[in-house]
Amino acid sequence: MGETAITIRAKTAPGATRKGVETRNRIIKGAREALEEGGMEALTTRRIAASADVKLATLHYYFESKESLLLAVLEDLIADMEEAYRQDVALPKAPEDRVEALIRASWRYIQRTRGKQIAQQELTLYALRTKGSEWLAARQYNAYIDFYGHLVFEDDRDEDLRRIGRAVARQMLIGIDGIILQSYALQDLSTSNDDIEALITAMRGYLRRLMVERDKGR
Amino acid sequence: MGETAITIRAKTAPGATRKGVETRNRIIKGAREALEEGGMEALTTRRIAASADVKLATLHYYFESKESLLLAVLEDLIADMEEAYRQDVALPKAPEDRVEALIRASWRYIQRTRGKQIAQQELTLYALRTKGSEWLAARQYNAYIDFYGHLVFEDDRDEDLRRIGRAVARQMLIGIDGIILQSYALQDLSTSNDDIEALITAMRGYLRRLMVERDKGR
DNA sequence: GTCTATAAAATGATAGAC
DNA sequence: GTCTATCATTTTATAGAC
Repeated sequence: MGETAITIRAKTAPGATRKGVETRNRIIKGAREALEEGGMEALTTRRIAASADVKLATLHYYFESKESLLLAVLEDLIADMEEAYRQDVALPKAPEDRVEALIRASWRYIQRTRGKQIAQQELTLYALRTKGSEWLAARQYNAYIDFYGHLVFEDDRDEDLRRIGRAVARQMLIGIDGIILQSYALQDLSTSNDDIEALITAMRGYLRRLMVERDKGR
Repeated sequence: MGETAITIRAKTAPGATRKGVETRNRIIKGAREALEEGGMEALTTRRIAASADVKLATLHYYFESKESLLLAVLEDLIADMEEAYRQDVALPKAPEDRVEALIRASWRYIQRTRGKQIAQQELTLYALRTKGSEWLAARQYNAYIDFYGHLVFEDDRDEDLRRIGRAVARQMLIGIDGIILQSYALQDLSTSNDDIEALITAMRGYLRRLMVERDKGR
C-alpha cells in the first residue's frame, strides 16, 4: 500500500471569524424574537431571516437546517441562564426566605414575559419531540436546577446542602412551569396569586422538612 | 317597501347526518393520533387525512381550516375529560388519602402516555398562541379543575368544601403539568419518584391547612 | 358526502454571482 | 460572508365529477 497524504483543511467554518460569530448570533436572536412574537406554528426560516435582518441564504450558510437552528436557539437560552447564574442576585440570609424571594421574583418575571415563557415551553416540547435531542431538554432543566439550587443556600459547599438545594430547586421548577401554563390559561390574577402563596408555603415546608431529616441523620 | 320573502335554508350542514358525525369524529381522532405520534411540527392536513383514512378534500369538507380542526381536537380532549368525570372512580374515604391516590394515579398515567401528554401541552400552547382562542385553554383547565376538584371530597355539596377542593385541584394540576415536562426532560425515574412523593406531602399539607382555616372561620 | 385533480401559495434549501 | 434568483417539494385549500 502506498502512502496516504492527509490534507488539513484550512477552510474557515461558518461562524469562525469575528463578523461570522456576530451574524450567527444575530440569526439566533432573530429566531428567538420571531418565536416569542408568533409562536412555533408561524416560525418559518423566512420570518426568522427577516427578523434577524439577514437574507434567507445567509441563514442557511450558518445553519444547515431549520432544525439545527432551533436547537441552537435552545442552547442559547440555556447559555443565558448559565450567564444569569454567574451574576450575584441579592437575596435574604435565611434559606426559607431566599426560596420565597426566588419564587416571588420568578412570578413577577412570568407576568411580564408571556411570549418568552410560551416560547421556552414550545422549544422544550420541540426538543422532546426531536429524536436525538432529548438531551437538550435535559440540559435545559439541569441548568435551571443548578441555577435555583445554588441560590437556596448562601453557602452550599456542604454536600448535604447542595443536595437539598437541588431537590428544592426541582420542586420550585415544577411549580413554576405548572403555573406558567395555568396562569396564562385561566387569566385570573387573584387565583394565580393564591396559587403562588400556596407554592411558597409548600416550598418553605419542603425545605424545612429536608433540613430536619438531614439533622436527624447526623 | 315591499315584502321580503325569507327562505329557510334546508341544506344540511357538514356533519349533521349520522354518517357525517361519524366521519367528523374520525377526522378528529385521526388528528389526535397523528399529533400524539409525530408532534405539532409534523402535523399536516395530509398526515391527518391519512391517519383518519379519509381523503384530503373530505377533511376540508368538515373543517374550514386546519386551525379550526386543531381547536376541535382540543375541544374533543376536553369532552373526554368531562366524560371521564361522569364515571365514578374508586377512591379512599379520607380526603387526604384521596388526594394522594389521585396524584399516584396521574403519575402512573403520565409514565405510560408520553406522546399524549406532550400532545396535550402542545395543543394548549397552540390555543394560547391563537388569537381569539385563549378561552379554549381556559375551558380545558377549568374542566380539569372541576374533575380533580370533585374527586377530593366524597361529598362536596358544602360550598366551602367545593372551594377547597378546587384550590387543591389547581395546585395538583400545577404540580402535574410541571412534572410532565420535567420527568420527560430529565429521564430520571428515581428523581421523579422523589418529586412525586414531595408533591403528595405538599398537597396533603395544603388540604389540611385549608381545612383548619375553614374550621376556625365557623 | 366523498372522491380525483389541481390550483395557489408557501416552505426549506441550493447555485452561483459578487 | 452575503446576496439574488431559483428549485423542488410540500402545504393548505378549492373545483367539480360522482
